[in-house]
Amino acid sequence: MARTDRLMRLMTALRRLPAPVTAARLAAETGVSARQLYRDIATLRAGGALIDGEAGLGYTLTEDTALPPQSFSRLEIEALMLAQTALSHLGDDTLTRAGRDALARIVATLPDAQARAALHHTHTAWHPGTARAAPGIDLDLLRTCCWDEVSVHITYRDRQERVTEREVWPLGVSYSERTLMLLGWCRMRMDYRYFHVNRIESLCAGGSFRPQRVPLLRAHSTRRARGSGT
Amino acid sequence: MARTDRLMRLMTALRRLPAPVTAARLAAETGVSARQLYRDIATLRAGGALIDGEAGLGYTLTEDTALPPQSFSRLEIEALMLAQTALSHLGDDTLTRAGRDALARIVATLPDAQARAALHHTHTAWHPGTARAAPGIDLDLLRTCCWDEVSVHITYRDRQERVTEREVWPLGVSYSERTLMLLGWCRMRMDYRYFHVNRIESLCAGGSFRPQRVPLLRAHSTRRARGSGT
DNA sequence: GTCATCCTGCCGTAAACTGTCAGCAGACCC
DNA sequence: GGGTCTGCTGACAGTTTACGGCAGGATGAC
Repeated sequence: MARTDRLMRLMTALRRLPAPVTAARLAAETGVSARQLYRDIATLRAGGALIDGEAGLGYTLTEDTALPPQSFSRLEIEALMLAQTALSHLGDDTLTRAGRDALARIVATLPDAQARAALHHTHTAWHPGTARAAPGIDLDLLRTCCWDEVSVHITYRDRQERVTEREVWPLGVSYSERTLMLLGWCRMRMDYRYFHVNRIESLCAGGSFRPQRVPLLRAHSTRRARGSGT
Repeated sequence: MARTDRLMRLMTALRRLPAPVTAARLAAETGVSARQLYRDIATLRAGGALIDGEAGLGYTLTEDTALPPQSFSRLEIEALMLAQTALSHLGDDTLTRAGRDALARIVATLPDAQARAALHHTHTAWHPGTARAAPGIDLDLLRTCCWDEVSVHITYRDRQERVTEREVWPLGVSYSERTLMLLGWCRMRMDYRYFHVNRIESLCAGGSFRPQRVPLLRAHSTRRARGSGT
């Protein structure tokens, strides 16, 4: 596994050398051609490293997401968050507090961007219930859109069986009693809406949006006392 | 980079599955042939992983206890375990698997004794429900006894209001619908019993016991296919 | 505009990876 | 001891992947 080792050395070089570093320099450092270095950079980025590359300047490693001995994927964080929410409905205060502390410690070790996202997008509410019909759409895609702050275009059939097409800024998925609910800002109604996931007939990702544009989200989710966002 | 990802999943599987794990099982888990699995194991060993392979048994991963920068208390682990169990009842397989993997990674960083206990005593079953009356006994003490494999002496009032004193080897607490249940091996009845925690009038810790002495526990918890079990 | 740099696509070669087949050795049960 | 399950290794062939070289486009600083 010379490749893995080289990627490690590349990360080390990015940390060690003063930013920005040119690709040629990094290629010489890791003993590889420039073309391959671009591929290696792409590999690291795919693995979650936040490497900023600017034309005319070079590469800058902005976050250290490489290997905290415990690194969790976004999906894993989300799973733990939701699990904790479920736990909090148990009534065992001691366990609830313990779980909350443990989770806080996990979130604390995340790189900033990830941590912020985890805090922003934990609208995965929980309501006790049992079995539930499997949704017809790609739930992973929906979750990804929540994470990436990307709007979704949905075909929705409401309770009166009227079918509409909507653009929604998704904020989170709510696991309620017998159905999954999507909480989002509906651009058609210009208001917050809950959508029954089972009533979403089709789903596709749209462009990105800024959650700051959704007025109540920040106050609701992070409870910051600041006046201006971020 | 399918290979690196597969090696990661192999590590996760080694942490998650109860030791020892056969190569065939790991091969199925990582979606690879048995021969290749042996090669992957060799790769992990070359990378420093301490994987013990015994003929006729399977593989056992002994974690490097040198670096737990994330240390969790027993209570926190238990909370996360229970939370994960609750999560698994949601029906979202992707999230469930993610939570399971994250939890396996957390457990992996624990010192050996703690990790073993965590794996053995995760009988904290979950059944959906809502509010519940607070128990009259020290729930923390009960949980501690489960962790430490210490027997408990209880004064129990059964459904016919008969009061008995029992020695119980506690295996776990089950959070069921409206009451807490203690699953344990009752030395008086020489059998597994569920005890309503609300019906336990007093509780004190006794001596230690070996869970191996409880015949069905291992078969139940590890689900071995060997002849004598189940 | 010029330059430096990031970034991507294509192609041919070499290396690495993987599955199949075969065999040996140790642990456990009867 | 025999039978069975399992870890472990070697050899071979097919496939995939990594890699370097080249060309070209895009972006920002000067």
